[in-house]
Amino acid sequence: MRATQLYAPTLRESPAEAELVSHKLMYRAGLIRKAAGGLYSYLPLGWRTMKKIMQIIREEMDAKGGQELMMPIVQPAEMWQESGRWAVYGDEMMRLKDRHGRAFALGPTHEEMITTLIRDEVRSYKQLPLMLYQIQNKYRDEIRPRFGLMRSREFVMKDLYSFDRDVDGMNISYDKMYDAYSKVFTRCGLKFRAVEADNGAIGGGHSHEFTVLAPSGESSIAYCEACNFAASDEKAELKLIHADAEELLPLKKVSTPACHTIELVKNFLRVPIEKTIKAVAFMDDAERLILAFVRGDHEVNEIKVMNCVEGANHLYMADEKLITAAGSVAGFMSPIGIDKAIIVIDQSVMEMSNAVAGANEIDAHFVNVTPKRDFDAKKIIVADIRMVQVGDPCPHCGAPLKMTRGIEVGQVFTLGKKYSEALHATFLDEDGATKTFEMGCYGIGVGRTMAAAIEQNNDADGIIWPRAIAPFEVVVVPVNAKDDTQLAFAEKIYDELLAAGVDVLLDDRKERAGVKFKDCDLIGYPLRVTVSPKTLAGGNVEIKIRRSGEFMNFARSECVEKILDLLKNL
RNA sequence: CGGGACAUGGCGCAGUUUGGUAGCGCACCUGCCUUGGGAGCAGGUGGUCGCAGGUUCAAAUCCUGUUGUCCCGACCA
Repeated sequence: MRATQLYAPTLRESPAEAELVSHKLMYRAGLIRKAAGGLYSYLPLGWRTMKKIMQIIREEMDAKGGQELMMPIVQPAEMWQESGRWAVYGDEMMRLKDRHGRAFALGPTHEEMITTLIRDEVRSYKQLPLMLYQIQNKYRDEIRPRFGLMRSREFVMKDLYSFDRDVDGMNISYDKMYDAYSKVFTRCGLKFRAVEADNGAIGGGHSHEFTVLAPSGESSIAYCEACNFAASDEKAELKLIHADAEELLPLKKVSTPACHTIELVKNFLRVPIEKTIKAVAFMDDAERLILAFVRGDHEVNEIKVMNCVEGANHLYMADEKLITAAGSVAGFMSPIGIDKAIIVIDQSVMEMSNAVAGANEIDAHFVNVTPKRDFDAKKIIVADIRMVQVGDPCPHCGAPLKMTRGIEVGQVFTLGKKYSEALHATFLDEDGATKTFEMGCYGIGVGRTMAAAIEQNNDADGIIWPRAIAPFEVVVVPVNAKDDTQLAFAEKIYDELLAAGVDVLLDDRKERAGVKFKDCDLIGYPLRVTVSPKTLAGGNVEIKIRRSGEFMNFARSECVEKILDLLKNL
């Protein structure tokens, strides 16, 4: 490819709306352009990288027995109604009607589609296991699209679905995918961690998120350096630490005027924050009030709360009215003496004694609260419902946990029979019995992977592509393309590199050297080959390694070989 | 949807307070010149100032409405 024919509009400045380095650089380097909020065009350079990532994914999926297919983006409402998700998915699903008024959705994911496809075609255990995947646009009408490709409304995703006879088979498929994902992200040159994750709305059994480590990431993960435990902050389980017994004092109501936050209460009553119990009020779709109680210095984990309340699919912050109706007061909520609510107590709260909690009336708190004595244990749910914090003991080995931020680029799930049951997808097993498929699903955000790669590989001058996903591996730059000797020399090297199988760009633009160098650094080609009067005179070429900034000179005769060598380590 | 900000040429911005009919840098086009780190000179193209309505002799500027965008919270690849 020649730069004079390449559509790669680079910018000196980034649009004011771009916040993240990766977003700015993708814009400036001419990889993407925005069409509307959360909707982007991939320009040739960006698409080259996307295609390279997709190719790596294909190779790794195929290596595990995956088969690529392609399903429709436009999906009929019926299959979503059948699985029950037409109602559950909510506003995030882009819906449309055809000319006859029939309802459709733009696929946010394809469990329904693939399951209905399979149930009609796969009848025998002999056809199993099956792993089918596609790489395709997905549509999610995000509440807040942001950070460029990190969270967009239309995005390219690889989604693979596995179908197995039984749970053992499903777990084998899961392990294969886990391994394939590790290989994909390693090949893309990313530093990542596979972390235990919550299954979220998709439901099912166990799950891992593949998280690229980056301070700008939206997800937070907890990990242990002593063992190999790592989990998303939503998922991370907490070990229960038993407290030492103390002498129990009698429960007493005290006046706490205007102390509606934990901070005010603790200062007013002069108690350490660990001796307070705070409440967070949620409601679900059925408008049931759910009160979650944790220690004052802890944070409530909404997902954990949701998971332990039967029938709750979504949680919202509770209406003040709902709290009043249940006989309590926001700011002074208490598990003592309230029955019109679902009470969820963090396990660590049950270990407390002589603590401070609300009194369900304005300007009053209880002191000397001892949950085991004062709470009616039959009416409450006790569970691990708090957010992990730095220093909490590792659930596996007990060592203090550390936390870091990351970008979730892929996730693997076991679904079990969730969809196959709902959609009646069955097969005949060896023993002649009708059985329901055990499924798994596995997604990779391709654009997000590209963005994450930039987030992890950049400097003040621009992107530093890992070789495997660089839009071009090498750029050949004649310093002055108007000089025929230089251009001819550069073209020769370009041809030889092409012949050697290198993905190479010839920057034959008649721009000044500075302009071309700036563009090279901005776009981030791993290697630059410079041809100039200086190098011509010496009969050699100059190589610049983008990542290290190192310059080196090689004799013309050996330069192709040297470039091939250098590329191996980039 | 709640809170905050913004909307002026492809990009970045000034002008709005105090109405007088749009400007700067970059990019783009032409010519000269220059060619190892976003050069210089000269000339040029492009915007009815998000949209709609109102006030006024006159609106980018004031008023009302509306749409879009970005940032902070609930979603997820």
